[in-house]
Amino acid sequence: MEKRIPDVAAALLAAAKAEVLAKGSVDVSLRAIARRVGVSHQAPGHFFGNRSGLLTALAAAETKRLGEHLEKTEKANAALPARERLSALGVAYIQFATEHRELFRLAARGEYIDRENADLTQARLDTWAVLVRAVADSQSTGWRSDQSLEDTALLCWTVVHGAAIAWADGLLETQFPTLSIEEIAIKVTDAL
Amino acid sequence: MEKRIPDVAAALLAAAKAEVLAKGSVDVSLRAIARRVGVSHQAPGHFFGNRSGLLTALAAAETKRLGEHLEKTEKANAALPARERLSALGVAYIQFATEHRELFRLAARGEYIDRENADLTQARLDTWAVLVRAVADSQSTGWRSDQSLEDTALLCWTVVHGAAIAWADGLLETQFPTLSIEEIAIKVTDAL
DNA sequence: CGATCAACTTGACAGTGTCAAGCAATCCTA
DNA sequence: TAGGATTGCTTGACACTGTCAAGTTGATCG
Repeated sequence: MEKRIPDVAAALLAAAKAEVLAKGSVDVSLRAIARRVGVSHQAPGHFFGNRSGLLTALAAAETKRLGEHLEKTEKANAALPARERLSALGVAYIQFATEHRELFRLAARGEYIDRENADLTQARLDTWAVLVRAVADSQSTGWRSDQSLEDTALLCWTVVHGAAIAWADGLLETQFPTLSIEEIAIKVTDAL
Repeated sequence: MEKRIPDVAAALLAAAKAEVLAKGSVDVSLRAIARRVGVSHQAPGHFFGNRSGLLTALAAAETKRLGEHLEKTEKANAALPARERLSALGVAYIQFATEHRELFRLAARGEYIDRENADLTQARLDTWAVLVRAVADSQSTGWRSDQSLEDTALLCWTVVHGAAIAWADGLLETQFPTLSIEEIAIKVTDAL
């Protein structure tokens, strides 16, 4: 039962997540998080250096979770034709955002977090790789095969991420007050 | 030379903008803004109610500026065929984001600002209207005319906005460290 | 002339992130 | 087995923050 990572750090991370969800905003205080765990006000500082350190760790964890969610979706749809699988992947991406709105915003945004952080970068690249693989599969069946893999992946990701973050930021409500995010997800992924 | 809006309020707004640009972050303090103008620490509170009030006003102003930028682009390209004009519009949108990175993020983000604000909503709808008009023009030449105007506009906007905000949030750097935003803008707008 | 109102200021307060120092337990080394 | 270093925190202090409440000062107006 040895613990390499002290469990207080893990508890703080969990508390940070809970606090973000409870407050519905990324603007949470380290002291409130510490209070939630029942440790001193400086405990977060001790483990994560500073505010940005904690939020970056949380963002990395959520990005990783997104990547795993996408991989699971891929596996579950292994039997589907490549292009349908790709559509489902886009929907899954948007679904993740809708289920964890504030956490997705935190992970997607540059604000407050350290963009150079190695864990976060790795998590992003891993997530990205899932998409690229799916696009490659689709291209091998002829879809958009006149364009480069990178360009096509960029386009797919831009569309899907754009819809997800626009919804999370409340931008779609202004122009499409009647449309649900599920409908938008399908519209957008199909349109390609 | 009568002034309906006291010039201190305008000065505060300008100072807020300057402060965001100087700090490279939306996380600016009201007191720092007041100091910049040389008024009391509570002057921003007096005119804008609270922090969110000031930032919302700034976001609305920037959104309006974006709309005007797009309209100017449309006028400048009036001679072009509709589809080229639409592409140029997308590039102009992204260009605006790159020229005022932090301000664009502020305007695009829901964070810190009051989403219900009437000025902001109006500015967003006006900006949106420019895009819809351009898409309608393109559709009237047969482009994507099998789909509804709304759906097509949604797709265009999602792609362009997605690329802009992803760049502004530093997400593209992770996957495309070598690609400039101008190249991405062209790739993305052309891909449709 | 007196009241009202707008345009601020002043003061206070609870809360914040972070620096610096402390402290107790555990581990390494000699 | 003694003693120094390291780990895992806590405690205290500080400058700074947004916001509430209560002034103040000058113009407007009946």
